[in-house]
Amino acid sequence: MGAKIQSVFCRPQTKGENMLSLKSKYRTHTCGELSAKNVGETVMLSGWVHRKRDHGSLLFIDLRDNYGITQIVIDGGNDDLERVRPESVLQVTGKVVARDASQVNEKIPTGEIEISVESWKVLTNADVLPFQVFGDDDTVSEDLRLKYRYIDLRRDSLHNNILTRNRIMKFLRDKMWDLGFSEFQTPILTVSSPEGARDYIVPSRNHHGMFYALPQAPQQFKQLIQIAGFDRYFQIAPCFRDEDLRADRLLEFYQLDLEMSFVDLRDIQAVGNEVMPELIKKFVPDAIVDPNIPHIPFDEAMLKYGSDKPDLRNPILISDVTEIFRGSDFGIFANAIESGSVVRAIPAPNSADKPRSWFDKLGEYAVKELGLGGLGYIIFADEAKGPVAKKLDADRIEKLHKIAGDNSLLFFVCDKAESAAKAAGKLRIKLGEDLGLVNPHEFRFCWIEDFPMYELNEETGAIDFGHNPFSLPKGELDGDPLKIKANQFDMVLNGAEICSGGLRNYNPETMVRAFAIAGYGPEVVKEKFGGMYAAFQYGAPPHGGCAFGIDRLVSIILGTNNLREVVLFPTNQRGQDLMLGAPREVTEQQLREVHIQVRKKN
RNA sequence: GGGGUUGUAGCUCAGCUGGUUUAGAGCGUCUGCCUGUCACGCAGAAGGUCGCGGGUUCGAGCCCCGUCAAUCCCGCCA
Repeated sequence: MGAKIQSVFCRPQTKGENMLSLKSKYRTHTCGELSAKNVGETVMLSGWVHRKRDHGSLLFIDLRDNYGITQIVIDGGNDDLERVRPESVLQVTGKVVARDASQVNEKIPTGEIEISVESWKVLTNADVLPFQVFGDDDTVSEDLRLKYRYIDLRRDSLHNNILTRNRIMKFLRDKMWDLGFSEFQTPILTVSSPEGARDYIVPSRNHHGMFYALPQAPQQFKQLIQIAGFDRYFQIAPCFRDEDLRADRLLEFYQLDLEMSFVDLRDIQAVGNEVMPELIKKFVPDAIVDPNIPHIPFDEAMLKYGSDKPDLRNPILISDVTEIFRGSDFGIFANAIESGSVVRAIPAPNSADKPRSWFDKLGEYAVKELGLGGLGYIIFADEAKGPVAKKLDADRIEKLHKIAGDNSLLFFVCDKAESAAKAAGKLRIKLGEDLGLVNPHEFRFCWIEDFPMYELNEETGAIDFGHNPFSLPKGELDGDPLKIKANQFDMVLNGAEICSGGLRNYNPETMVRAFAIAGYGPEVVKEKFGGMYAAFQYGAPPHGGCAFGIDRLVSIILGTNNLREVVLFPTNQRGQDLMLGAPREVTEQQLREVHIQVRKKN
C-alpha cells in the first residue's frame, strides 16, 4: 500500500523545453513541487481533497493534483473545512512551513513541508463517491469504474498508466521521425473491404443506400502512399473492427502503422529491431531485454511451441514423438497414429515428485479446457513410472527419457497435427505458469516467418487466404497451394503478437493469380480492390511494411493483461460506453436523412 | 451464436445441509470527541425489494425454472 501511495509523486509527466508556466490565478505552485527550499514563502495551491485527518482543533488535508500531493494544515480547526467531502476541489493560500524531523513523510516528495492555511475557498463540492479514489483499491467492479471513468482516472494506477501511454506515444513518434519516416493521415471514412474482420459501416446521406466503412487498418492507403512515391510512411492510426471483444481486444485501437518502398523483409524488420527493445528498456526500468531476436519459421514454432506466438521466456520445448509410439503396445496412441494422428511430448522439468492432486488438476484442465480425452504422462524418477510407461519397451522409454531429462515428467498429446500442436502449446503455457518457469522481468522477442499463404477451410474444403491477401507469395505459385509460403511475419513479445507485416504483392498479374487460387476471379479483384488494382498499372515500387499494436505494447510494458487499463475511455466488453451511453438510438429524422429503416427485433 | 463464473448495504465481501429472532463484517457516509496525523484514533448512527419474475416448501438470500446484467473463454477477430 505504501508503495502505491509513493507512486503519486513518480508520475510520468509531460515535460517540454519551453514549458508554459503552471502558475495561474488559481495557484502559484502545483501540489507536487514544494520542498524545504520554499519554507517561509506564501503560496497558493489548488487541487482535490485526497484525504482528511480531523483531530478536532487540528485538521490535515492531503491536497492532490496531476503533479502530486501536499499536506495542508488548519491549526485551530474549522467546521466548514471538516465537512468538505473527499474529491471536492479546493483552493488554499498559506505559508510553507518545515515539518519537525519526526513528522517528515518520506513517502511523498513534498513530505518535508506542509502548508499552514491562511485562507481557503471551495471551488466545487463533490458528492458521496461511488467508489474511493484514495487507496487505489482495484477490486471495484469494472462496469462501475467505466461508468465513472473520470473518477477512476484520478486513481493512482490508472492515472499513471495513461501518462505512461502518453510518453510511449511521444517516444514512438520521435523514433519514427528519427529513423526517417514521414507521418501522414489517411481517411477514417473509407470503403468496406470484403476480407478480414467485419467493418463498422456509416450510412451516407448524399448517396442513397450506400455506406462508408471505418478502416480496419490503413492497408490500401499505405500501399497507395508507396505508389505515390513517398517512400517511408508511418502513422499512429486508429483502427476499427466490429467483432466480439475480449480482455485483450478492443473495437477501436491504435497501431503504429508503417510502410516502406524498395525494401526486403529484413529491412522492414530492422525497424522493429531498432525501436522495440529500446522502447522496453526505456519504459520498464528493471527489464531484462534479450537483444538477440531470433527468426523462427511458422512450422517450427507450431512444432516446438505449439503456437505462432510463442513465449520464449518459457524454456519448455515440445517434441514430436509420433515415431516412438508408432507400433507400440500403447494401443490408444498406436492406433490413432495409424489413422493419421501425431503424438507431441511436453516435458515438465523438476517435477517428478509432484503429488497426485497436481496430476489430477492438470488432467482436468486437459479434458475441460483443451478438449482432450485425457492426459498421458511418464514420470522419470529412479525409473520410468505411470500407466503409459508400462506399455512401452525399454528402447522407447530410453528415447523418451532423453527428451524429458532426469527427475522430470513427459506429458503426451495425441491428435491430428494442428489440434495436437495447439493443445500441446496450451499445456506448455500452463506448465510454465504452474512451475514458475517464466521470469516476469524478462522480455523476449522473436520474429515468426514463412506463414502459409493459403489454408484449407475445414468446413467447405476450399482454399482460403491464410493471413493478409495482399502479401507477396514466396517463390512460384504453381504446385500445391497449401505449400506456398508468404513473405509475411509477426513480431512476438512474451507470447503476445505485437506486430504483423510483410512484403506486398505489387505486381498486378501475380495479384490476380494469387487471388485466383483463393477462388476470386479477376473481375472480383478489379471490383473489390479496383482502386488499388488500377494503381498497380502505373508503376508500383516493390514495397512492404507492418503495424505494431500500441495498446497491447503499452499493456505489456505496464504489466496488465487488460487493455482497458491502458485506454482513457474504453467501452465494456459488449462495446458499450457506460459513461456517455453509446451506442444509442437516433431520431426518426436522423434515420430518414440517411435512408435507413430499423428492422424489428425478432 | 455457444459455454463457464458471478449478482446480498454507496464499495468489497461473509452468510454452513433450506429453519436463532431484527441478514452480518470491513471500508465509505453522517453525528460527537480528540493539536501532529499522514491507511490517524475513539464512541455512536443511518444505510438492504438478497438483480428481476415465477415455482417447490409449513418455511427460500440458500433449491428449481425463466429472465436481465457483468465478466472470462470458444466461435469470430491480427
